[in-house]
Amino acid sequence: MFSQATMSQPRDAVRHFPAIPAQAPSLRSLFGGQPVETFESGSAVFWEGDDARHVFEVVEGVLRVFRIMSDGRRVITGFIYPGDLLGVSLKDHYLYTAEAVTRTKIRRYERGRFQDEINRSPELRPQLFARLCDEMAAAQDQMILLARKSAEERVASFLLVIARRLGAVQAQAVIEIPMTRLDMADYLGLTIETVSRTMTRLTTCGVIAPSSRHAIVIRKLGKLVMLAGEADDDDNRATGMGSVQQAVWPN
Amino acid sequence: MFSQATMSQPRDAVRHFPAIPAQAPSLRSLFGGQPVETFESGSAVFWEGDDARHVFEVVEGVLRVFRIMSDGRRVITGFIYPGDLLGVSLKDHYLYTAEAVTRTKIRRYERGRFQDEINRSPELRPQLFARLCDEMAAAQDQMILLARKSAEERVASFLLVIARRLGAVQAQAVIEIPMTRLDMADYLGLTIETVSRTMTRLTTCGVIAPSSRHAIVIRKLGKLVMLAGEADDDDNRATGMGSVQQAVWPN
DNA sequence: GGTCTTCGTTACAAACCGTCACAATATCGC
DNA sequence: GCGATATTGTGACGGTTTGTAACGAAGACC
Repeated sequence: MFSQATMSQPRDAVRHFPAIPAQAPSLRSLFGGQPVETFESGSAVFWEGDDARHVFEVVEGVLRVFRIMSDGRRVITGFIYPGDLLGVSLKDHYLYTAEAVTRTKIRRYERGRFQDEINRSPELRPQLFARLCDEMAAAQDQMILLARKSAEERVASFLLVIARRLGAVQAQAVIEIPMTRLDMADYLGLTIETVSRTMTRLTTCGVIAPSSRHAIVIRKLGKLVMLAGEADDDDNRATGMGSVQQAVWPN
Repeated sequence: MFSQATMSQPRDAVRHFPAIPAQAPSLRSLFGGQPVETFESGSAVFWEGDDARHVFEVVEGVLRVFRIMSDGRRVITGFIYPGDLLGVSLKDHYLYTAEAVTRTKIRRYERGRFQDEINRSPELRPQLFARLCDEMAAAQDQMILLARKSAEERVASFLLVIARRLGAVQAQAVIEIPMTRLDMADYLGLTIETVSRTMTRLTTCGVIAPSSRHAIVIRKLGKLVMLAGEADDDDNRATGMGSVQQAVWPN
């Protein structure tokens, strides 16, 4: 819960307050003093059902957050990128598993202390709320994707979100896709074959071009935005970032 | 955002602190002083894109919260029941439309004042966090439903969630379904015909029995839980309620 | 360098759900 | 009460996605 800022715009709260000196409290500085831990690709930071003892900040690498249905079906609810928080939950057990997609470096903070800090600090609270807000917005976007978008729209949307996440929304930029096709499928509610076929079709149409196994180039950004559906909305967000209020929950 | 406690368990935060006297601050008492407004069935409380000026508490009735894709496809992201909050967002514009399914009574609170109250009150903050947490959990359940569940599993899950929402999870209870088949379809990522056919099939199997157009009786609860998939999880939650920490974000 | 394993691609048949059509029923207004 | 309208139910058909399988490519390991 409140784990991933599930691939919204890069919205590091700090950048909204450029005038504030560096020593102002921020979520980033909160974790700054903690030691960095490394997780190898494929290893879990925690499992669904574990006691929720810590909150994490991702320093480097990418994680997948997922749940497994009783019959084995896996649903990835989000991917976590550097700067995102993980495990910010009010539940006493994690509701999902978090697993490293690539080699990942994180800092952890004991949950009780984290809550104390948030409670004490009028600067940190709005930052945390903004994170949760972005995460909720991302969850809604995902619901729209899963409820009504076609396979092609889903893949196109995914590539766009990834590109924005990397700050590389202009055409011809190389987009790293660290996750496997199976990860993408379980995130997009498709099968691995459908993902593969759709990527191939996008390549055939000249919209994207494979760069390596885990990277592509966006050749026709406009067309990709069109194929993603939700054209207006995505188009706006392609340029700038979201519209998080800055003076909200002030102080 | 943070609008709906999208049909989780009935989790009025007050009930977790039975020892605390009635005058303790609570989200409910916060809205208590506000006048009640009535919205007729089909009318909108606010529209996607409106300036987000108010936060609402639903007193009576049911609302649907939805977004419309550029080509007209509608996705309902949640239904709002009495006791739920609506419009608790950090964005300066509402990201979705909220519309009355039935005649609905609400209280509204000016956004800035609401934020001030939350910020000032160490009692209210954990309550609001708990709501957001439940909403996020509901969003994840919905992602699982949309990503991997079959039509039958979706309808069965929906009926169960509705039943829990009404506190009527035992068999033979009459479950009111105020929304139309189209609402259900747009919430479950299906078409109206599929919803209709699936309801008919559940009736034929003796799992449910129609009571009226907008109400059913659950005849075989166990079988309905099985058909909903996610058997373990749902089974647990069928009995009790969630596991929101009580002493979290204390004070 | 060679072998093994994992991952990705492609083809074909099958299933599920959506689309279209129309009938039946409920709801609302007069 | 009665008709008009909206909502719901049911069928036949078709399309998109899935499932199964085989093949090819990339990386791991010795």
